[in-house]
Amino acid sequence: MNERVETPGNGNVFSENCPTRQVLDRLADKWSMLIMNRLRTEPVRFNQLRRDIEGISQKVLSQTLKKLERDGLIHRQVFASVPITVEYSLTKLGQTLSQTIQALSHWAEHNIETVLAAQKQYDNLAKQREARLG
Amino acid sequence: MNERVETPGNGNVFSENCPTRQVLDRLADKWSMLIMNRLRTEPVRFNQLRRDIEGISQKVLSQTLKKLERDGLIHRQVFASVPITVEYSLTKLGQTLSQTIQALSHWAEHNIETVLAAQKQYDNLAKQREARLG
DNA sequence: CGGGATCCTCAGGGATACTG
DNA sequence: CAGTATCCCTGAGGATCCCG
Repeated sequence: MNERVETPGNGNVFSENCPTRQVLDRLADKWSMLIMNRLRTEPVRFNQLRRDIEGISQKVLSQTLKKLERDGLIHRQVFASVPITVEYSLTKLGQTLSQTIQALSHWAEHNIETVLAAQKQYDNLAKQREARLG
Repeated sequence: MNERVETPGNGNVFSENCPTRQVLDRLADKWSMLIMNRLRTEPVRFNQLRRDIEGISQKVLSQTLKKLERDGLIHRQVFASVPITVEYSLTKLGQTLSQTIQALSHWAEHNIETVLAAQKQYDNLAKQREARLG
């Protein structure tokens, strides 16, 4: 465990190589969290994922899965059936992460309306200001 | 374009307009969560943020802050000092979100070593396989 | 100090075709 | 079914200059 140096009362600084940055750099893309979230309850096969994660392309799905597997977050199991079958599931490590991702998902469900309302209000105010300036 | 009809029922499907997707689309970039996290403990000024969030450009910081403000997650307060001072802080809504982001940050700190180890192992296995075929 | 406006790049990611 | 291989393009984001 390497203790991070945090300036006492002053909030932490986000140096390029702090753990949060490293993890966020891998998770903060369009799809990783969605995939993790989809795998949370059960193993899922490739094309099932492709169908469930609406809008993802086959290439990006493949890439992202490989990345997540490399990070030790998901497990890839091949069944020598005909035709071949591949199941993706969360590892123990991935399960712990999926907890916090699920929290984010819950936050989203509970607060999306508030966010959308805030956007509308912001846009209205912006429009008014615009009109005033001509 | 391709209007997918969502199959009702089994499991949760991630349609393009589900709340999780909408929120993730706004948060899942390189900087939003880091900024939210930096603002968690105290209001911070523009250039202070720029210095603390290592590597972010002025333009992107500005863009991201505006986006977060539009979403009702952060508040922008201007002080008519000379020269001008601007403080960014979390709104109530932003505070609730920052909780779960902090959870992600904690996960990162606790598990980054495991992730890095998994990567090494994955790369080694890949290299071995490559050698066997080469 | 806190940005806005421009220009430019480079990689994320879409579309399509092919394979074991 | 579960991917790989290419081609291509858009847009996130960096660099730079400017301004109240």
